[in-house]
Amino acid sequence: MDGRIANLSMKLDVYRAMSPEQSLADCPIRDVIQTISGRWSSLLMSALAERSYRFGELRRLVPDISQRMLTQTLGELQRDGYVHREVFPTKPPKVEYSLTEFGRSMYGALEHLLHWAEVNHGGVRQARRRFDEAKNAALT
Amino acid sequence: MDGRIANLSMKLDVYRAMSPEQSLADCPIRDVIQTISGRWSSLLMSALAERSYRFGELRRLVPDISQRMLTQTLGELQRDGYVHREVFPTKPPKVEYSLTEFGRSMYGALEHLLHWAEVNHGGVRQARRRFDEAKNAALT
DNA sequence: AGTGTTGGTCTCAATATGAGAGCAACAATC
DNA sequence: GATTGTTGCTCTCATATTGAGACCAACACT
Repeated sequence: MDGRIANLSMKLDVYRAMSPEQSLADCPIRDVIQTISGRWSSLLMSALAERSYRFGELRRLVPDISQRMLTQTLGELQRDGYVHREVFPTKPPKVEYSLTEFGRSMYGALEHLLHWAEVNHGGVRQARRRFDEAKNAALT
Repeated sequence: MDGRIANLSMKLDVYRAMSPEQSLADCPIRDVIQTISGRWSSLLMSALAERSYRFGELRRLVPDISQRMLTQTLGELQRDGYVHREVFPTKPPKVEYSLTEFGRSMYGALEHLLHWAEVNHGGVRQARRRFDEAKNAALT
């Protein structure tokens, strides 16, 4: 990976969008990023990018998510327009979740970050080890 | 923006990396993403991508972050190798934070998502409005 | 009748975050 | 020389947010 930033015209301007010289507190990007950066959001987006899933399937696919957070996160992703929820009134009920076109568009951008994480998790682990060792050494 | 996914060979495989057919609970990508997707991480990365900042400068730049979370988030970003922290032993002390090359590399991937958010925050707001209206209508 | 499956919600404990005070060591001001 | 201000933190305590698990209705299967 190279360390260059693709488009230098962005940078912090990205976060300042629409409110030049103003505080970053009410920045619209933060509002959008907040949902995406939820603890389970990228994982569920990643799953749904592969194919549609039922509620219970997602639950089994992500073993350590609580049912409560699965419901809630899917609800947020649906509200922001990334996920489509379709109820089939069978008994027992069947609810299918899938990505919308908008969601696929967003995933196209998120994917870069996930891919970077996949390639570089070794580097992160190494950095953590170094940091923790330096900290312990300082305590001597 | 088009809705296509750039590289179909990834998808969920990204999250399954290193543990095929296994649960997603101990996926290394989740470990890496967790820090990046912290509430303040992308905002601080975005600021530091522009230039180096001192602690107090970041505090003023992001008015609604608590000092506690600023310290903590910068510490996590440093531990994962994205941020360099340099202390100048002046009185009063001066601490400068900057991106490492590794951090710039990560920001190169994160940037796509931030840019998407900038371009599409209108769409998200619209989706939310529609969702909330449909919900209210259902309560009639 | 009993057991299991479905997608939820509700309650309550654990955890994470925010608001604000306190702190040591000086510099500048009055 | 006493006050005031600055720095980058850390500590405490109130408030969100999240997790663990019970409970639910409506059926199918044994």
